[in-house]
Amino acid sequence: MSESKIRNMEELASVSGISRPTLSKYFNDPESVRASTRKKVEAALETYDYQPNIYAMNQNRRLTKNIGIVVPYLADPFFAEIARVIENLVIQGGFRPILLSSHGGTGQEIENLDSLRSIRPAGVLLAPLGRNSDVAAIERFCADVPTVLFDNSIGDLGEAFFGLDNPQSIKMMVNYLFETGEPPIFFEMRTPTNPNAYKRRNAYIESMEALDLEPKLIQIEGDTWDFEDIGYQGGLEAIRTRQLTTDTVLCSNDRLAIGFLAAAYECGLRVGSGTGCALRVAGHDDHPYARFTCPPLTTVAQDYSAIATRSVEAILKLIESGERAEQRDTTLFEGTLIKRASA
Amino acid sequence: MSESKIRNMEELASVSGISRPTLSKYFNDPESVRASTRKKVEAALETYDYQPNIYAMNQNRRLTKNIGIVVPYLADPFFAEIARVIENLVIQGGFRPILLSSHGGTGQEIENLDSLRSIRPAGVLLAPLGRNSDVAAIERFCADVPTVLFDNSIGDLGEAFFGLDNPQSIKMMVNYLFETGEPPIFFEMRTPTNPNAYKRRNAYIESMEALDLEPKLIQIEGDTWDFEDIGYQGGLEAIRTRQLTTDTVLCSNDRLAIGFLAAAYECGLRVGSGTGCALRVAGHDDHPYARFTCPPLTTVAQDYSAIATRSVEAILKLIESGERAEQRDTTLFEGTLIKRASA
DNA sequence: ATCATAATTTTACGCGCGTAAATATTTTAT
DNA sequence: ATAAAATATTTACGCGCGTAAAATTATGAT
Repeated sequence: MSESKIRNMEELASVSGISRPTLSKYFNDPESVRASTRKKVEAALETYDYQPNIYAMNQNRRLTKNIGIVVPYLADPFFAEIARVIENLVIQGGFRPILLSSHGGTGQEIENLDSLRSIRPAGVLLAPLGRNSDVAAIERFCADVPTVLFDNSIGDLGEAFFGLDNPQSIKMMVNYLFETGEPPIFFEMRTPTNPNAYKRRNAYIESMEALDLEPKLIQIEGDTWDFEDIGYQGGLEAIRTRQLTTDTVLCSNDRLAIGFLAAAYECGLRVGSGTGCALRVAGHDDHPYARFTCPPLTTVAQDYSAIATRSVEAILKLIESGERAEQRDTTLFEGTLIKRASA
Repeated sequence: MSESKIRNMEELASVSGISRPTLSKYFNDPESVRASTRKKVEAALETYDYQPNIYAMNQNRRLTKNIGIVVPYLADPFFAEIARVIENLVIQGGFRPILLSSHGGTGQEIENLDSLRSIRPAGVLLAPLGRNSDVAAIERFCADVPTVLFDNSIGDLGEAFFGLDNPQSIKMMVNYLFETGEPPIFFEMRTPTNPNAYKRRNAYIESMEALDLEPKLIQIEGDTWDFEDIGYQGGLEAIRTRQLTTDTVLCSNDRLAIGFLAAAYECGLRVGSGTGCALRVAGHDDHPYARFTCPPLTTVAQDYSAIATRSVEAILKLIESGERAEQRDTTLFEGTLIKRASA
C-alpha cells in the first residue's frame, strides 16, 4: 500500500490506466462499467486511496445523491429512532442522508427546506410539524423537489404519505379499555401541534359514540414540544380540580402520558389495572421509554420499521423513475395494542 | 418583486451593478464590503431571489463553512439536546452544522468521520463513543481537521475538550447521600462503553474511601446503548439476588437509573427518601426525563449549555485563527446537585 | 482641494468533475 | 473468423464560483 495520495480523477486515471470519463462513470454507478474495468479501478483504489471531490461532483450532476430527512423534533426519541432507521435505509440505497430537525419551530422547518433546496437533493423525506407548518412553503418545496411525507400528512402534499391509521388504533384502544374496565376519558392538548392529534381526538369521539358512550375530553394548554411537562402540569391540574370523571385515562400520546404518570404519582394516585389502583392510564405510540415508566405504559405501537421502509422505497422509486407520481400514494399502517401494567 | 430567477452570480452582477468578485466577497462575508455596496446587494437580493451554488462555492474555497457535529447516540435525549444547542450556536456563528450520530457503533463513527472528511469541514465537534472508538482513526482525523472533543475525552486528542468534572460531581452526590442516609452502592455496567463511566466508578470508590466507607459495586452486563433496558434487567437481577447491601443506590447515569426504577417498581420496592420507602435511587446527568420518573430522580445536572457554548467558541476560534492550539485546552465543568424525591 | 487609503472593478485563470461526440477497442453473437 | 454490438478512450467544453493582480474609483482626513 503505497498510499501516495491522489489529488483528483485525472491522477487516478493515469495510475489506473482507465480514462477519466470512464472513472467518472464508475463513480456515478460502478455497475455501469465493464466488470474488468471495475476490477482495475477498485484495485487502484485500494492502493491509492482517493475519493472524488463531492462538491465538484454535485456541481455538475443533474441530480445529487443526497436525500434530505426532516423530522419535527429530534429530541423526541420516537423521531430519533425512525430517523435512524431511515438513515440506514438511505445509505443502503446508495444515497447520502442529510438529517435535519425542525426543533418544533415553523421557522426552522422552512429554513431546513431552504437549506435542503440549496443542496439540490434528489429527494426528501419529510415529517412535517403539522399545524405549525407553513403549508404554502411546503407546497412550493414539493413542487421543486420530489418529497415523500411520513408520520404526519398535510393535505395531499407530497408524492406519497406513510403513517399510522389513527382511527383504527384509537378505536382498538378505546374498545380494549372499555372491555376491561371503565371507558376512558381523553387527555390531550387543546391546540395540538400535530394533525395526528386531531385525528386521534375525532377517532376517540367516534369510538365512544359507537359504543353508545359519552366522549369526555380533558384539554390542557400548551404550545411547545415539551409534552412531558405539559402532560405533567395538565395532569396535576386535572387531578386537583377533579376533572377525572372516570378511572381510565387515554392520553393522546405517550409523552403526555409520561407527564401524566408523574402527576398521578405526585398526587399519590396508584396507577394500574390491579386492585388497589386508583387510575388506569394508556398512551399512544409505544415511545421507547414506555416500557420503563412506573407502571409500564399500555399503549399502541406504531410500525416504525414499515413506515421507514416504505417511505424510503417510495422516494427511491421516484428518484429512479425520474418522474412524479401520477397520484399520491397514501398508506396507513395499523397499530398494535401493547398491553402493559398501566391499563 | 419581479422574482425573475437568477441563475448565477454573473447575472446577479449585471442586474445589481456590482461586479462578480465583489459579490463573491459579499457572500463570503457581508461585512467585508462597503456598507453602500452591501445595501445595493441586499436590495438586489430582495427582488431577484438568488443564492450562490453551495457546491461551486465549497469547491474552490480554502475552507468550507461546514462544521461537523458527531454524537455517539442521537436517540439519547441528552445528546439530542446538546446537539440542538450546538447546532444553533454554529448557525449563529455563520456556519452550517452537519449533524451525525454514530448510533453507538464503532463502524458508524468512523464512517461519520470519513463522511465529514469528504465534505472538508472547517472544523468538527466530536463527542466520541469512548471505549469503542477507533483511537487511531480519530487521531488521524484530528490531525487533518481541527477538532474539539466534548462530553467524552480520548487521551489528549483534539484541540480542546469540554466536559463534566466527574470526580467533583460524584463526590458531591456520594457525600449528599451519605449525609442524608445510608452510603450508596454503585450501580453500573461492568464494561461501560464510555470513559466517563470509568471516571465515575473511580470517583465513587475514592469518595467512599475518603469517608472511611467501603465501596460496593454492582456491575451488570450489557454492551449496547440500550441503557434503560440494561438497567432494568440488571436491576431485576440485583434485587432478586439480594445484592443490595444498603438502601441507597447510585446509578452511573440517569438512563440506567430509569431502568433500575422500573425494576424496583416491578419488585414492589417503593423508592424515595420518605418513610415507607425501601430504597433510595440517584442518577447522574439530569436526563430530560429525570423530572418525570416516578419518583422524580435525584441526579447531578451537567451544564449542557456551558459545554455547548464553550465547545463552539473553541472551534470557531480555531477556525478563525487558522492555527492549531499550542496546547490542548481541557475544561471540566462542575455538576449541580438536583434533589428530587428519589433520594 | 489634495492626497493617502480603502474599496471596487476588470481581467484572467483555475478548481475537479460531468458530459457529449467522435473514434477506437473489446466483447459477443453468428 | 467475422460482423455487430457494447464499451472505453480521446478530445473538448462547460459548470459556478474563488481568487489573484493590476487598474480604477470612491472615501475621508487634512
